Amino acid sequence: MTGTTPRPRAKRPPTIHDVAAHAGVSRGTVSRVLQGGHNVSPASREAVDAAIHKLGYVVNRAARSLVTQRAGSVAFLLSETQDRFFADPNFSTLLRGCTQALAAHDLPLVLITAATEAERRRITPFLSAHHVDGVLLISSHRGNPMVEHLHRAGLPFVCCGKPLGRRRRVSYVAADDREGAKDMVRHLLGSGRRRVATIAGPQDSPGGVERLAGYREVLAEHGLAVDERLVEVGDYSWASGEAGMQRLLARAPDLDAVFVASDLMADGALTALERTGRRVPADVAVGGFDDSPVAAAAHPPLTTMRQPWDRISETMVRQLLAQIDGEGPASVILPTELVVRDSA
Amino acid sequence: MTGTTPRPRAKRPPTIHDVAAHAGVSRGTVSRVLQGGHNVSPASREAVDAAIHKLGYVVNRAARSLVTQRAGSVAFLLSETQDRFFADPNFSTLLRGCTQALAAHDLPLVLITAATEAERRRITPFLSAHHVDGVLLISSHRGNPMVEHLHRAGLPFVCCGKPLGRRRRVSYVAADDREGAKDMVRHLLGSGRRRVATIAGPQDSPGGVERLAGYREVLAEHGLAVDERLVEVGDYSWASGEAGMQRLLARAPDLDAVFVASDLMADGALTALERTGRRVPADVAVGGFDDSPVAAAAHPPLTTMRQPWDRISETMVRQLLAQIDGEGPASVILPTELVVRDSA
DNA sequence: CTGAAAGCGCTTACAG
DNA sequence: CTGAAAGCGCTTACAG
Repeated sequence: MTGTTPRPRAKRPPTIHDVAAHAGVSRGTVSRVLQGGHNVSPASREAVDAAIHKLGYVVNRAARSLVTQRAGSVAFLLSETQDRFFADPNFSTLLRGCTQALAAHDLPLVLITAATEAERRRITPFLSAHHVDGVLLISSHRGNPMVEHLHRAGLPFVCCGKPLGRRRRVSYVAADDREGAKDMVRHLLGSGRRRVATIAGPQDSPGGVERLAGYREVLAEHGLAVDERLVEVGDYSWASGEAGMQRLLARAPDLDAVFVASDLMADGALTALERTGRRVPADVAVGGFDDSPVAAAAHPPLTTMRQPWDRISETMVRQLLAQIDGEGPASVILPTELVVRDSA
Repeated sequence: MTGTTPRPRAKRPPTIHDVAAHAGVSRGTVSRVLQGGHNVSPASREAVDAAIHKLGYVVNRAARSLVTQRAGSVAFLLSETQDRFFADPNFSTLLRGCTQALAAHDLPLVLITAATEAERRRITPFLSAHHVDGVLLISSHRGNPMVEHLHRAGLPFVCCGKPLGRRRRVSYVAADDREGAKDMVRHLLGSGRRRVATIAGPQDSPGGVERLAGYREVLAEHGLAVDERLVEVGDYSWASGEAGMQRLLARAPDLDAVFVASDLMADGALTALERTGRRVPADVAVGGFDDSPVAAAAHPPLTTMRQPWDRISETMVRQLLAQIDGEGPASVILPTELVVRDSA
């Protein structure tokens, strides 16, 4: 029990050899059945299937990887401060979606975090040594060096969100941030609001930039000049939403609506609004973004733009598999959807 | 570009053979250096290290696995409805902690979800076919069949939380739910409250059972009879906290404190309290459990019991590695800590 | 301390 | 349609 002698592993699982013996065929034939059963007689196939079932045979992935030169797994790479991700309700949604989409292809998801530059450098050789066949990259912050690392390693990868400041064509899947923002601001304007403020996301992230751009576009579209006192920038955290709202209120006490670039920040904004005695939506209409779980739980429940996370996950996985099979990069933009609740 | 012909992979990474040639030694010697450098002359070791560095050599894990009969990775297995986990703020904390603890041992974490019985059955052969060396099992609901599956497969595993209704000795790591609950209820009583209600967690989960038991114990300890009208049971969700509080208020409008078995439920309770015009903590003191991110963000910020997630993660990983090395099962109970904020 | 050699469990041309 | 055989990149006794 002291652990110096490694315990003998549980009984060895059956190998292709055992299956072949049971079925009365060669190992080559068993392998062919495993590969889909082409060029195998029905009789052989049946015998092999029966033996597989009887023995409870499962392919040894290490052996397969060694000869196919494929890892048979995919990395989900968080390349950023982890706290940020793990605190973000969207993260869980995305992780779940990708896990499921990969499971459908029988591909295990390997979760890798690389928050610091040192970690990123440490992780790159691991990735490029064929330990995974491809990477789902979950940061698209401007100038994230991981994009360059992966590109140089020649490893297939697809980003979640459009990587900012990239000349190279890289694969990404993103929600239509700009159109989503425009839809929300139009909705706010449509209810008669005229002093519409915004709390944008970080300006080194695509969502931060695009949603703010959409806001400006719609105001212009309606012939309203953008009053810069109505613009705040947060970092997607609850606290930054509350603080941003506070500053907005101090500078422009007459605002009658606010478009907040994430539900978490919007929930913070709600708190700031409540503290100053504003009623939502009577005095100030609040529109969020994401339709994350906090939106429905907020008080009042948030009107928001739904990000199509299921489709984003599925599309990322599909794109990655296509790339692994040799296809070139592609970018996919998916539409968002207005979800009207009580806050606007 | 149509993807029918698999693209030739990026240039092959160097193998042990290349390193050996560069260093002017045999492959056996290179391998020995990789294994720690025992029985290798300093000169050889240096030559090999230099070659490894120069060539950017990284070991091929598939080849190593094949001969060592070790997968070199560990599964993080979510065996329950995924929505429940992904909505739980504790989940992210635990996942992050385990990822980091495993990374320190150079072990990739493979994320696997098995919500339904069909999925569980599908996953078991995968696991037992040496695709992972061990499992961190993230459900300890009473009668979760995964425990039995893993046991039969002879695969090392450790549970997060004490598995309920198990005769067998299985490894687990848990916070001291009962003592934590007792500390909180004592804190409530200590501030002069006398009608202390509780919203417990699900009674098929260890936290649900133990925290309720702790509540009862302390009341008895103080010579207070437990009034069953003061007891509600939720499912750890926000909504169940709100609903539970509502029912408590209807049955016992004179309650002056409530111990809620999770922060998420406590946040829901806060909402119900607010709606009926109760001030917190003036009219009703509220104590939560977890010290998850929602605790600090609640209004008012929640007084709660901190679960030692970092220690839990680290201990789970350490226990699992020990088991993989042949040690027997063990259970570890870690203390919780009272965090006083504004709600009680 | 070191090299030669066997072998881990698969897949895949190559003959037939 | 099928078998025999080579080989993927390692590790590990075994001699020396």
